Amino acid sequence: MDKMRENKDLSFDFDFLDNLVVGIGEVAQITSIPTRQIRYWEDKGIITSLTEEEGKNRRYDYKNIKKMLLIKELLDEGYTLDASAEKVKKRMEIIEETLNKLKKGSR
Amino acid sequence: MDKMRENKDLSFDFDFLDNLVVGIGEVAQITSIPTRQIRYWEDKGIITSLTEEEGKNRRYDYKNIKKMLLIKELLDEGYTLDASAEKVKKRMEIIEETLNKLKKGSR
DNA sequence: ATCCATTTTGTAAATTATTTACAATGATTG
DNA sequence: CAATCATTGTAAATAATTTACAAAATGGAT
Repeated sequence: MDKMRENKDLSFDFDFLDNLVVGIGEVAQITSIPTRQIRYWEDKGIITSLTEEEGKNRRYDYKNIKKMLLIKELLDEGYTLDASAEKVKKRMEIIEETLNKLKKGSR
Repeated sequence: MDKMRENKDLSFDFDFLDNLVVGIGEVAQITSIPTRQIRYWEDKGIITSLTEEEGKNRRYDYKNIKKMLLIKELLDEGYTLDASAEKVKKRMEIIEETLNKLKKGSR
């Protein structure tokens, strides 16, 4: 197995991140943000989940998990929730751009 | 926001993958492998989950999800389950090596 | 075809985890 | 202190998972 294969497998595993969905419990585990807080942020419209129907369990994609992590950082720095959310918007745009570039590059 | 930041954020988001844990339902959704089949593979010892205690829900890390995807490919190619598992071992070693390299590189 | 091991799939009962909604508790600022 | 913001608590209902036992497919060997 050579560098080419290794590269294909891992070097930015975009395909993987693109298909990723994670439940709220695991997001809490990953981010150390309590489920209760995640739901609150979602109620406020700061993040969005991929819930198929009312009552079904929430699913979060890479983008939103990333967003939570960034917001958490800013909160720790002392920003308010709204200010953090606003600040994160710009970085999210860049992240999305990058993801789209990689998406195109991978086919 | 510049290329440096973009790079830091995304270009192989190793930190993210390193902390990732996913429940069996979402793994099924991601990989298109039925939960029942995932449990069977685990019973056989082909994959492993990070279950804290008996009875608690299974959690899978990036490595094992990756493994399932590789095994699934080989099954589709006609290999038996055991043969697939054996064949995947080698590629998993490479993946782990790469992850370890990135781990060291990221600190 | 039959046997045999492998692999997948089904299901029920018990358990774990999540949802929703209502509310209470801190924290911060004017 | 009042008022808004942000977090946290909780109970009842629902969704999802676990475990264990079992039944089908599948495929190869004799």
